[in-house]
Formats: sequence, C-alpha cells, structure tokens
Amino acid sequence: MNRSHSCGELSANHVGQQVVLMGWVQKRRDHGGVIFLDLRDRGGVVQVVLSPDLQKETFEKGQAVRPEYVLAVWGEVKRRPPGTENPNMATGQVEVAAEGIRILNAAKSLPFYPGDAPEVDEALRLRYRYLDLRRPECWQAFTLRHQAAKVIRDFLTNRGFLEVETPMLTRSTPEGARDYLVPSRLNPGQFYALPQSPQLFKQILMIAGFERYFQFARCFRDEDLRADRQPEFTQLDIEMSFINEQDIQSLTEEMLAELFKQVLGRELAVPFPRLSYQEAMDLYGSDKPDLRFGMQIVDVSSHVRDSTCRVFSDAVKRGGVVRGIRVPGAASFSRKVLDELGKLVTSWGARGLAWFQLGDEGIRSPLAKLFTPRELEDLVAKMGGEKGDLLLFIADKKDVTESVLGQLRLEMAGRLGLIDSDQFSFVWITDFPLLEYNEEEKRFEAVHHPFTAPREEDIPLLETDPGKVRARAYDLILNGTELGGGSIRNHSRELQERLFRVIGLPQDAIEEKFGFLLEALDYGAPPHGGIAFGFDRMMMLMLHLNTIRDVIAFPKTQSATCLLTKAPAPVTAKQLAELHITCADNKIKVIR
RNA sequence: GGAGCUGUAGUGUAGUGGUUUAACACGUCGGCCUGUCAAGCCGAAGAUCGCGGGUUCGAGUCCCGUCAGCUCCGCCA
Repeated sequence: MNRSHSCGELSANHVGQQVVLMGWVQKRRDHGGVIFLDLRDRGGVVQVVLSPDLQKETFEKGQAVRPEYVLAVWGEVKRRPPGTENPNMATGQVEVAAEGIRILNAAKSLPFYPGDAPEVDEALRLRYRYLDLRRPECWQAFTLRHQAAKVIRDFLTNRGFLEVETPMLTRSTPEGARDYLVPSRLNPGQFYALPQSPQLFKQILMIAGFERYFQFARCFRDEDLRADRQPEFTQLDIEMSFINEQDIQSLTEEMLAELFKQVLGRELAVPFPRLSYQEAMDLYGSDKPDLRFGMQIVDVSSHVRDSTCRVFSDAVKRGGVVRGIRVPGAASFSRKVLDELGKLVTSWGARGLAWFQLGDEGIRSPLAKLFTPRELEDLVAKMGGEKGDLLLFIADKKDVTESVLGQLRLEMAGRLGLIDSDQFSFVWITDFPLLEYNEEEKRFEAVHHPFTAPREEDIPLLETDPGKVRARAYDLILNGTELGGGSIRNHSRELQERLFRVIGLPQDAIEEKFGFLLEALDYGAPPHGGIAFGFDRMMMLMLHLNTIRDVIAFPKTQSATCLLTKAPAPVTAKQLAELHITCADNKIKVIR
C-alpha cells in the first residue's frame, strides 16, 4: 500500500476522494462511540474519524492507538458536518473517514510530547532529539536552512563559482584556535587536525586557477562554547581571484539581498553601511556594533580635563578618557537600578559608573556638587542631554572605557526595549589593524589570520610600528553579531614571509608549517581574496532564534558533549594500541 | 580557568519562617461517553526532592562539596 497524499495537503477540493495517509498520531480524542485522531506528517495535520457505523473492525483497532503511534489510514475525504469545522486548522474543513487503519509501529509513553518541547528542559530535548525535532517549527527551521543553501548555491553557480570540497583530515598549523586532532594509525605518533576553516586550501585553489570557489564547509574549533558557538559548525566559504575589497563586498551584498528576498521575502537596503574599526570602537565601543539603535558614545575627555571633578579630570590626566552615553527617558531609574548598573560595570572591569539624572528638578547625581554649574551645563550640552534623560559616564583607560560603554549600551537598549527585533541591520567594519600585541606572549599576532594582506601604504611600518599597520580585511556584522569576515590575501611570497617573521614565527617553523603555502606562492599565485560566513549564525538570525543549536540538527552541549549519542566516549585499549596512543593519566577510563 | 542562574512524579511548576500524608496542572493507566479538536466526567498509579556530606531533635527548605544543563567573561587566527 502506498501513501497517496500528505495529511496537510487535504482540503475541500479532495472531498469524495479515497486517500491513503501515513503519519504519526498527534492526538487521540476518544468519545467512546467515536474516536478522533489527529494524524501528522511533514505536510501537516488532518483529523481522522474512526466510527463503528462505518467500519466496526477499524474502530476497534483504534482503541489501542496512542499518541505518536505510526499509522497507515485509508478512507474517504469528507466535508465535516456543519458546525464542526475547525478554523484553527489548515485542513479544518475536512476529515478522513477511516475505512481501515494499520499500526505501522507502536510507541511507548514518551518522555515528552513534541508539542510540549518548547517548555521542556533543553538537556532532555537533546537526549531525545528526535522527539524534539518532531515538530513543524523545527522542520520549518531546517527547511529554511535548506532553501538558504540552495539560493546561495544557485546564486554563486550563476556567477561562475565552483563548489569544491577540501580535506577534513589536514595538518595542524600554529596560530588560531585549538585544533581537534586525529591520530594516524599508519604514521605512528603523527596527527591530522580537523580544519578550523579551509583557508589555505581555498587560497591554493586560487593558485590552481579556479578563480571562483565556494563551499559549505564544516569547521572545527576546540574552544569553549557559547549560544552562537559550537565546536563543529558550517561556514559558507568564498574565494575569488583578481578582485579587490569592493568586489567581495558587492558580491556579498547581492548574494544576501537575493537570499533574504527569496527565503524571507524581504528587501535589503544595499549597499550596507560601512564603519572603520576606529569609528566602530569610538561610537559603539565594539567591533561588532548593533546598529538597530543609536545611543552613540560621546567623548567628553577634553571638556572635563580641567574640571573641578577629580574623578573625571584625573582619569584624563592619567592618559585615560571620559566617555558617556545618553540614555533617553531613563532619568526615572531608581537608585537601586543605578546601583545595579554600577555593580555591572565594575564586573566588566571599570572603576565605577558616573550617572546624571536629568530630572524635572534639575540634575541629580552624586557627582553633581563636584562640578561648577557652568561645567555641568557644558557636559549636558555636549551629550545632547534633554529633560528625562540619564547620562552615564565611564572614566578609565581607553580600552576599558570602550568595552564597558559598549556593553552598557547594549544593556540599556535591552532594558528599555529599544531594539526592534524584526529589523536586519547590516554593517561592514573595515580598516582593522593587521596585528595586535599579545601581552602574554610578548609578541604581535594577526587580528584576523596571518594570510591577510596589509594596506599597501602601511607595508613600510611592518617592522617599525606593526600596531599601526591596517589590514585589507572586512567583517560583516548583522544586529551586533559577527556574521562573516574576510580579506585580501598575501599573494607574494616575500610579503607573506615577512608577515610570519613579524608575528614571531621562527624561520624553521615557517618552513615546517607553511612551506607548502610559500612554495605555492612562488609558482604564479594570482592576487586573490575572499570571505567566510557563519552559516549557522546566519540561519539563527534570519529565524530570530537565540542559539545556533536550534538550526543544527544534532548540537553539542556547552561542555561539547552530545546527549543523544553520549559522545565523546571511552574507546577500547585495542583501538588505542592500534593508534599508538596511551593515556598519560592512568585514572582516565579506557575500555578493556 | 572564572562568575551567575537552574535542578522537586513522565513533563511544567508550587512548596512560605525547619516538622505528620511533598501540592497543582498536563500526561499516563482504568471506567463512562457517537462530533470532539486544550474534548468532558469518575477513579487510580506515579517522587529515594540531581548526587554526597554537614548543622539540627527534625532538612525539599540552611551550610559545604560535587555532577549536569544554560548564560556570560577568559578563549574563539
């Protein structure tokens, strides 16, 4: 017997037709004399009626049916009796009068029912992920993910891109995230690494003359997890030859415009706005600013440098800065809330929070009496403060002030409900520094990765003032989340080697770890560059979800375990022996 | 490595200020019921209160530790 229709497709147009349905029993309503079953498949839900008047045997079989049984049902589609239509159901005009049913599989009582999943503890949902996923909302998310991938594939294909797979078993390279390692049985003591990204392979494909490459690439990073970070994730990886920054950015904008139009039916305003790294840090205290609301940071250092208020003036004289944000309509915040905010900013590393309530009776602040009236007026004017506003200031070292105000800005927007969650606000961040100094390791390291090209005019600074060198790199930010990033790469061996030296890689390590790349650069490497997007994040944001776990079929927990399969797990001593591996800590469990 | 939140029948919760039988809803099981769709009515079963220790005459409740899940910092080229 073959299924003739999906449950969800039945409508008044099918009245009178004989159908065969197969699906899961979502709900059973037993009236003694008549049983209603809501039968669900991926296409939707339809009501099935089991009545002894129609088919006694079928009705009796129906007594045993329970929720989540898998059933085949055959019978006629009938218009529901007048007054019993269900307007809340897509198929609510009709029902299937069951002439026969077959129980394809029974189901025990479930730990939870798919419909309850949104309220159920996530750990339980992950353990029984197949029950959690047995929901239309989940199928919808994965349908959208599939469609998005297809739109992107089609778009890039039409632009002449080739989708190429790169190895999952590759070599560990220095820099970057911690690698997942895979021991080599055939090469005792040697290890593959799972790719953190296909970075070097895609560059080598450019050297191979592919010109335009893309891939939905699985990437692995053995770092701690977050709501938007999994150890295993999917990157939409793109690389092109003979292009500049603008080409990549335009391509991205066209691709995303197409994606949002096709999948969400939304028009994106392109080109996306651009902010330099410096502007982003100054105005938003972050290199991934959320531009769905304003509340820009204002620097008042020069205004308070000679203030009578030592808290402010001393900070500036010590070489720090004083910056603030104007929180509209927040003057009425209680002392308790303000104390809370004060605690918050100290937990973020600031010395303290200075606040000024612009109330009806003037300015209220513990610091108010330390300023002259003229100074206060000046400060308020500089901030653009109006009656009803709350002004918040941080006086500290520049980097602390930036990051704390950046976080505070988000905190205030959240508390005041300033964020329109339906908005998609893209912004390019450009002109990143190429290198930054790592205090711990006492050396410069790449802000993005060491294959990023410096701006031509900054190349002379590489050895003299590395921190000043700007990168030909760009990040794409959506609603305060880093969606992707890329750069123009070094295609000259000489420059690439220089960069390795600047980040403190010894010559032998350069040869050992990156010799294959340098060699490839020697044999006719075209100018090239590209970009990579966190595809899971993209889906999360498009669906207005709070975690990428909801767009990954089988995600890991925060401790990187899989509650469904119980991975990772011990292996047998034999397996380890074949891999030439022993556990250093003999307390570690090995299956014997 | 660090900070915070959570953990009570299958599920979601309540459980005050420390005390007898740990409560409610949904679900499950049984009975009744021929038009429900959050079906209804009657009844029943179901909990070593995450785990270990401590304080106490007495701990779901207080203290310490631990495990798990989540959020965040560090980390994530």
